[in-house]
Amino acid sequence: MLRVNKLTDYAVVVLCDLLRGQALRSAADLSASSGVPLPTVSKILKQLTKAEILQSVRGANGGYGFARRPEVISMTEVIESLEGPIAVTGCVEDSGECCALTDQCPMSGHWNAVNTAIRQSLNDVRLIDMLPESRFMEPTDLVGSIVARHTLALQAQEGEPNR
Amino acid sequence: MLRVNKLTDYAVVVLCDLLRGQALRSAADLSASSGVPLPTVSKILKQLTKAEILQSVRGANGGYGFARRPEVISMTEVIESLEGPIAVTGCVEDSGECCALTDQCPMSGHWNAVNTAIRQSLNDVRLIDMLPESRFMEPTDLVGSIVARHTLALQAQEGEPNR
DNA sequence: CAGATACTGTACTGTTTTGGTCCTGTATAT
DNA sequence: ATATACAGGACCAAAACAGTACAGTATCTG
Repeated sequence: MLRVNKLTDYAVVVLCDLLRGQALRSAADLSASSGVPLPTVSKILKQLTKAEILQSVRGANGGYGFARRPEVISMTEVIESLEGPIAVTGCVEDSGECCALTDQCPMSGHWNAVNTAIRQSLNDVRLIDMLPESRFMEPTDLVGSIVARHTLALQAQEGEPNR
Repeated sequence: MLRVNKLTDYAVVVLCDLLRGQALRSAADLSASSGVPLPTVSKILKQLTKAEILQSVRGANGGYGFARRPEVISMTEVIESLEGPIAVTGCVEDSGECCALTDQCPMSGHWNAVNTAIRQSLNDVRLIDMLPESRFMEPTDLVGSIVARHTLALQAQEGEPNR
């Protein structure tokens, strides 16, 4: 199914919430406004901070804010920060520990074609594209076209409801 | 990590094996030549048949073969046949139920941009691209030996839960 | 027709992964 | 000094997955 896990899904919810205010927000605050339980939000925020997508301020009146301008944050980064490197199988070229015979295992290189293709396409989707009514409207209508194509694709795959 | 499950990985190994001869091969035969246990191979082949990537012939001297010319089979099809539709989250537009945060989760539909981007890129990767050589029918046993090595690699990573 | 071969469908089980929670520790503002 | 808020790690129940098993059906061979 190639799905991301729930934490990543929640992360987008929380990040979008943070995107609206862009002030320093505490985990408790974000939990309240997003509906995601505090311990879970907390876990997500910690990981996003570690990935340098967010930055944190400790102590009273502390909280989380973006470490960079949100416009430059890609979904690749968000996903990878919560799920590790995008690697469709364990057998990838630069995974030192998985496959001792890496250089003798040509199959791995070919899954990498898939990995790269996915990474590439995810680089074109930015965090702000996930915002429902994007105030950060792009100059190019890339998002619009992607969504349009999506609709066609979904119609084509009808018949097997995903979970 | 956005990974496919092991069955899909095995499926590619088995399909590549089948690509070599393109004759009718029994599940037992494919199991022997790929090293993947028979019940597992069997399970995979059944699913690929259901997805009309392969076709089956019952009875003595029966087996599996491609239902279409392998050149036109995309990785999207292979992956979706084993893992269901490519849907990064359960929260897609035509999914009957949404997440628990329905009222507070207004961007569920926007994951579809990601889904579509991934689908699109996977459509450009064909099954035959997973073969070490782009010419997919050599009389040599090249593929067989490669698959054998791949299998060894898979066994070698046992107990080491790579990502 | 009988027997052997080989796919079909489903159900079961042990293991792994994930989701979610909790606790202890550290940093900072007032 | 105290309250606030993040950091890091440990833990457990629930879900998903990998792998197996078995009864059933179709088809070939002799």
